[in-house]
Amino acid sequence: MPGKAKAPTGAKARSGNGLSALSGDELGSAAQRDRRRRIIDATLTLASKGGYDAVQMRAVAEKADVALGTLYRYFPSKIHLLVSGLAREFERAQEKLERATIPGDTPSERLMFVLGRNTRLMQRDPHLTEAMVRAFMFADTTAAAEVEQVGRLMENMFAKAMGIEDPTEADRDIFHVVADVWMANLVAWVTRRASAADVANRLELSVHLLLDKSV
Amino acid sequence: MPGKAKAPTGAKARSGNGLSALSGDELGSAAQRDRRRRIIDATLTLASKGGYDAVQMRAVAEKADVALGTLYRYFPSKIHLLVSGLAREFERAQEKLERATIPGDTPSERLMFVLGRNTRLMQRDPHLTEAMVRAFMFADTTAAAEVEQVGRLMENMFAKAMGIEDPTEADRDIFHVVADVWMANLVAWVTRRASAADVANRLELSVHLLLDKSV
DNA sequence: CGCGAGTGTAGAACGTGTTACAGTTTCTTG
DNA sequence: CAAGAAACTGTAACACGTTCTACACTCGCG
Repeated sequence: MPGKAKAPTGAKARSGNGLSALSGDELGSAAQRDRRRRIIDATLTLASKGGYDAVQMRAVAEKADVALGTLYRYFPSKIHLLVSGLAREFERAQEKLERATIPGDTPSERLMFVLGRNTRLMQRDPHLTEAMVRAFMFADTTAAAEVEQVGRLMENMFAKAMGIEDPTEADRDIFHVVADVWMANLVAWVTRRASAADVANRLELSVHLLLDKSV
Repeated sequence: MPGKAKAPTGAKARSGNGLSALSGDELGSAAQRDRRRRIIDATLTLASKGGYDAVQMRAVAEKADVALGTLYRYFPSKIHLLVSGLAREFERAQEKLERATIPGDTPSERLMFVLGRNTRLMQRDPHLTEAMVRAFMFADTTAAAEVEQVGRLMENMFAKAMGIEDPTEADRDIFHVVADVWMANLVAWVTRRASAADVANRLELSVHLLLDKSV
């Protein structure tokens, strides 16, 4: 496993917005942010069309209108690329959620609502989901940071859904389990080992058991 | 995604052992069974030494002393190969378990024992675990059968651990969730996003919540 | 015994992720 | 604005999974 490839570090200190590194987005010049956006756009477009295999680095570079070497400077591997794409999708989904009120009488009902909604959203674009979810699961240590970012996004999403301000360690542990179950079910769905109904049932069961203990 | 590659179908009707296709093992002549064994041995040896990346098809073929084409006739892809390797490891672990009495006063305690034991077992060979677990998660539809076989092995293991003769649908659903959580935690451990202690804690928590409901 | 189908072998060839590099453009800084 | 650094570009090269081809071996059966 050879070489490196750092993210562009052109501008030293940007006109500081206080936020540290929310998603690796607010780094670099406008042109760089735009390149990054184009790259992820191209990635998601290709993924949506043909799944994991269709996301070919040369194709991404061409569609994003950057050189192959530049692509690798921004994203050191195909995995980084796709996991970052997943992160962006989750960010967007989260933004949408912020603007809506989540129905449900209990926290677990609201969590189920959010899970169901996002699951259906992803199932509407099977190829894209296949590409992102498989990359997420296949990620190696070099992409651990990106994977963890996605993990945090899921945590936040769950916390918001359940109306929890700042989760305790115990809360986070449960979120973690829910996230694991969710992702595992998406993997099973993506590989056609589970139907959409299976996924819904298993999520329902898991959330119920994990949150509505003494029933 | 081109070509095929069927498993060898040399001998027409084997001297029938009633069992249908327990693990794809009892097919073919003695020489063929031996080739298959050698191939998986080579795979696990290489995986143990250098993980997923070290399992290179040419290397496997050479170490197993078969031609590359033959390797592909037996296992149509690297993923099939590694997932089959995982299946064999689980079969062996299961056999060992059969011969020991599982300690624990409650079903959930016994399940935890089995989970913990196997987790530690796998953690003793990080490279091997990395190779098998990542392949398992990355598997595409073409390897769904192999993945499901591993799923069944886990189900059986859990059922045996808990002393359940033939699991109900509800039992299986729970096993499925436990398996998902287990694998997800192994993935996290393999990519160094979770420590061994993290894994143990999360398994404990999950099993507790999933099985010891009204506490 | 000799044929034919199925299996195995060796090795070339191809595709795609990744790296390397030489030259050009763009930024930063004094 | 000039010099140097950093970022980009285009392109070749390399590695490894996978496929293909041509030939050899084996074994059951007529």
